[in-house]
Amino acid sequence: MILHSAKAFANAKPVEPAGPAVWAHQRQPLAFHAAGTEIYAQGERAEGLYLVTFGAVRVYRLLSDGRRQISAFHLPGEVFGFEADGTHHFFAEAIAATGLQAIKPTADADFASAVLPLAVAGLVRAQEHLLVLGRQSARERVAAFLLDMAARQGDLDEIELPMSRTDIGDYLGLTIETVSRVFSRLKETGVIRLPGLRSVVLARRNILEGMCE
Amino acid sequence: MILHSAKAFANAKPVEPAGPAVWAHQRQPLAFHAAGTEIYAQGERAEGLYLVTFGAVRVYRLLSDGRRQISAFHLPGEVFGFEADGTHHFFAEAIAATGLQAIKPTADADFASAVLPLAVAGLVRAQEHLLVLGRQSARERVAAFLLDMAARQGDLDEIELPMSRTDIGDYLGLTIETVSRVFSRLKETGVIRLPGLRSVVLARRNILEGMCE
DNA sequence: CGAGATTTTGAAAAATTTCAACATTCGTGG
DNA sequence: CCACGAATGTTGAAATTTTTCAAAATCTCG
Repeated sequence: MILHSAKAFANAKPVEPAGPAVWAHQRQPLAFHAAGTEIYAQGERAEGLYLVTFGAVRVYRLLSDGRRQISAFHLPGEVFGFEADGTHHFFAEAIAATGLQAIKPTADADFASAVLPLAVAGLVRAQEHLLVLGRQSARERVAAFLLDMAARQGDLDEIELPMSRTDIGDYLGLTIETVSRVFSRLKETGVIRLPGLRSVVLARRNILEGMCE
Repeated sequence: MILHSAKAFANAKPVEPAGPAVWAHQRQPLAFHAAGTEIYAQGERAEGLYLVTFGAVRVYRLLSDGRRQISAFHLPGEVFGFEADGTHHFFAEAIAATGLQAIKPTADADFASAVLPLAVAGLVRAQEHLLVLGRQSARERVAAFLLDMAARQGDLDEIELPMSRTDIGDYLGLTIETVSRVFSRLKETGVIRLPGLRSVVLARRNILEGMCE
């Protein structure tokens, strides 16, 4: 597994972020994180931002009894690590073998101009996810999740889920069993197909879309 | 009612934002919004940011069948209105008679430096609220809400809720009935007192705190 | 192939919502 | 200033959704 991951790392082509090219001079060397390893922990001093070049990241928070809420997944091309007070308020872990480029903040006002749109996009995304968690049923949550993942993977009808059912549950505010049942029901009704555990075909995308208006 | 509101407006002392004084030259005249009136709507062109000087604001999203999720309340001193793509993704309304100062964005990099911390703080707040909606029980949600409102009102033990039970429900992802029942139970058990419908005394704050670790 | 981990499925339990009725509060106008 | 009516809030009981607990099935990887 380590071998496999290292190979993926060697072959990776760094992804360019969507934003302006102002990043270039702030890039650090590519860092590799094996699946399941911590990128930062809540309470740690924040060092800056991270650009995902390959793999996937989960950002989450814990309650003292172990309940976990994943606030976001980050896929290649996305930037995460925004934190207030210079302190991390969340945990971040690699879900799969993951490549990250650290982006050091500078006092530079250009830096703020470059990252503000990213921070705002993250804010809008988080607030939209509040609607899912606060007001949608289990089925609607899963539908919204699948469509979101598809949109972030080029809007193809076949998508790969880098995360486990447990991760999906902790992102959608559901138990793993409920997630599994919804997947099964969607499969039974022909809305999706499941060629593999982590592979989903959106066979009838319009029905999924109708589920989360 | 209009008269009363206008009076409040005339007497209001604009609140200074927590951030740097870079705002000063970007301030617009104070705008008044009567209770229940729209500040902006989803889909509208975003004009800039708003500083609340008095009153309170709710920012929310709707599903097509009318379900509503309030993603944030904004109290005096707070700034809201961050939007991606130059378009509003949410609705904003005055909850009570409210004073707002518009803050026009400038291409100015100083502007980005000034608002980035505010956007990041909003992002952290939204992601923390995801934990509440995704993983906490009704009682825990209400406890977290009361403590948050207290923290934002100077951490006194008596707080004023500018919003209705319906708004609280739509913020916490609960029905109004569930919110009401939790309030009643907290009152019965002596954790809070309710001198008025919109006034809450946190009689045993440590118990509330214990509810949302 | 086989052991451990992950996922699926079922049935009972728990939490929240829904529906309905009643109580209280607020603002207006007499 | 009080009374009335509408809006808001509270309470109860049944219905629904999701969770919990338990067990079986499937997948992964060495």
